[in-house]
Amino acid sequence: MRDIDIAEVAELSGVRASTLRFYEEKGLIASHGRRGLRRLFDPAVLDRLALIALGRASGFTLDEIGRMFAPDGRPRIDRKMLATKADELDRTIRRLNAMRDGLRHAAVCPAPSHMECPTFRRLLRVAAAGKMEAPKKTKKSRRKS
Amino acid sequence: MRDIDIAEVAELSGVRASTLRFYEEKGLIASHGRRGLRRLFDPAVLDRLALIALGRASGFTLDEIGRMFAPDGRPRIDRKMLATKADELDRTIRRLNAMRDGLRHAAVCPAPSHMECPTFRRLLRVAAAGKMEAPKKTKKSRRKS
DNA sequence: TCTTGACCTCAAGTTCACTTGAACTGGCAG
DNA sequence: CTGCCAGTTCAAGTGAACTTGAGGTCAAGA
Repeated sequence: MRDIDIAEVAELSGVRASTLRFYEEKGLIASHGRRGLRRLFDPAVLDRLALIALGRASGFTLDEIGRMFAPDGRPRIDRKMLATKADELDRTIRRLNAMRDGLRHAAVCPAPSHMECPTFRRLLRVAAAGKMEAPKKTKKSRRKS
Repeated sequence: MRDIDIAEVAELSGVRASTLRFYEEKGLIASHGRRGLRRLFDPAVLDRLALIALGRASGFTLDEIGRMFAPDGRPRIDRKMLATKADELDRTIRRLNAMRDGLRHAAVCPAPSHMECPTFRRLLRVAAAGKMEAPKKTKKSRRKS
């Protein structure tokens, strides 16, 4: 079993065929030939997809991820970039921690209205001051048509 | 100084005028009249904007935030929803923590290639398995034309 | 009074990461 | 041989949250 077709890649990776085609178009992955019309991929594409998932999960855009692969296809990951992104994640995490605590408090706060709760108002100030970025909504269960 | 105009709101809140108009169109805020063409806002709009910033920072969409205001305009925040969102944030935070640790490791990993580093490969598996959502890119410094 | 500049409206454009639709192709089961 | 069906292409659509552009208006300063 040298090459696997797009359906198998989709199955094994959990990435939709349409997404795989999209990634190929973007140059993030490459198919290795065809059986009829069907793309054939080297099983190593699975590592590649994992790498892409990692990049995405870490906040890189697809374009940035694309730039992380040398022209020859081998990942050429800049360690400094990783450290930078790790620091960025760290700040994000701190921010979200504050948010979570605030929400948690607001959820049980006995003040008649949130606007009358000092903790809530403090949270508000943090949110307003931070010019913070919303974490993208987690879209669960995007399978089936 | 009863009402403030859109420029002042923008200045005080850090939210662009175009965004304020957009929010008004969406029903998230309301202007209270006009001086000529210029919208006038009640200073309370600043609290409202802080509330919106908080919601966004916590991962709510603008539509969801809109639904948090009763028709009369007073915030009617569902405490259960807050708790749910807090839990969601918690999961996100855990995920990002793992990512950050992984990146941090990859940044200093002595393996000749990341693909040969067991820790990196483990991180890859986590990322691939998680079907995780990328945290939106933090766009810094979007001011000036 | 006239000019200016900030604001106005409305429609369309932007970015990101995909998904969907229409029309078509071709390997394989029957 | 014939259909089926899962694949293919290409263009266009989606959704979230805004931003931008064109063309218009008006309060205030010179």
